[in-house]
Amino acid sequence: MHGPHKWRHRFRAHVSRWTVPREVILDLLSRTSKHISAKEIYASLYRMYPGIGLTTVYRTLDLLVRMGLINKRTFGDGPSRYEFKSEKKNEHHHHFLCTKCGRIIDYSDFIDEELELVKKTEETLAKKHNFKVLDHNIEFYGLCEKCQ
Amino acid sequence: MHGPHKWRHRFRAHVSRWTVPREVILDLLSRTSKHISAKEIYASLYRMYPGIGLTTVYRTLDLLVRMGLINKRTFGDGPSRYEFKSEKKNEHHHHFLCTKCGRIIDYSDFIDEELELVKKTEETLAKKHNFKVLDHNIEFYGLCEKCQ
DNA sequence: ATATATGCAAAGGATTTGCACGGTT
DNA sequence: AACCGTGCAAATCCTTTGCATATAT
Repeated sequence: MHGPHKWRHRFRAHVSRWTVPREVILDLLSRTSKHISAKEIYASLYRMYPGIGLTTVYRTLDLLVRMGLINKRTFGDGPSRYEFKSEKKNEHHHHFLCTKCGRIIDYSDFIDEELELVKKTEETLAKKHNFKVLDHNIEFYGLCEKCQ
Repeated sequence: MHGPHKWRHRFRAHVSRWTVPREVILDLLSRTSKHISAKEIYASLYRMYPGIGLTTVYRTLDLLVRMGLINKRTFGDGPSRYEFKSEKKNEHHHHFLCTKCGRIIDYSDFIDEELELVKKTEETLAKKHNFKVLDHNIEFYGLCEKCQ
């Protein structure tokens, strides 16, 4: 019972309860543009909600992934990072990672061409190996401005 | 002192010593087509070389990556996986991962188109953000034949 | 009321580090 | 001989699990 919220009904449909930690975590994610780790979420929330444990953060993230509200990603080593799924279709983007400082930059150039490539590949994989492609990921590695 | 080996000189050039664990691990990798984890390497070698510790496997893999002989990859969760870099240029490939059973399938269709896309993106990133692109990775997720 | 969610502590898995010893150059 | 590499154990980091308690429905 924490007021109406635009995601509340989705929890209901998912046979999951609408709790403070879930509301707060989802809210933070929806307002965060970058990829964020479980520990970062925990730390961000700590001042306002010191009662929310890291375990709950992990469990909530898991749930949100299963509900399809967020994406889970792993960049090289380091912890898994989570990102809110944008409702806007054209916010699709890919990543560039600096292998030296770890910086992650989103870019969305050539999305059209990428999608075309993706489509072709999907078709081929489907025919050749009988796979069902559901998602894809394209990333570039190299050195950012500062690290060259 | 373990006989001549085609990689021995590269170790010398790298100011690194040519030891039994290094030779054996590199040999195994060069004969393995799939992505293999540190623990799997350790286990494979255990019967023949029970003296080689897991720590050495990790340190050797690290060295081989720095030498540019192998690639390190992380697929979703799970341990890092390593793959010998093929000398043949046209063995470049990408991956399809089954999100249910974890199976990884290599494919090399549309490599030409992918390379073109990569090239374009590299140029744009270089101009726009002053990045130096060194590598890339494209992967698809979905369900394999058995898991659909 | 009842099933689900939470927090804490402990366990787990992957990888790294400290250190004395052993092997390569 | 000098220095680098190795193995073992212990330490770390991220994530999951067990369990008693709190909370949403």
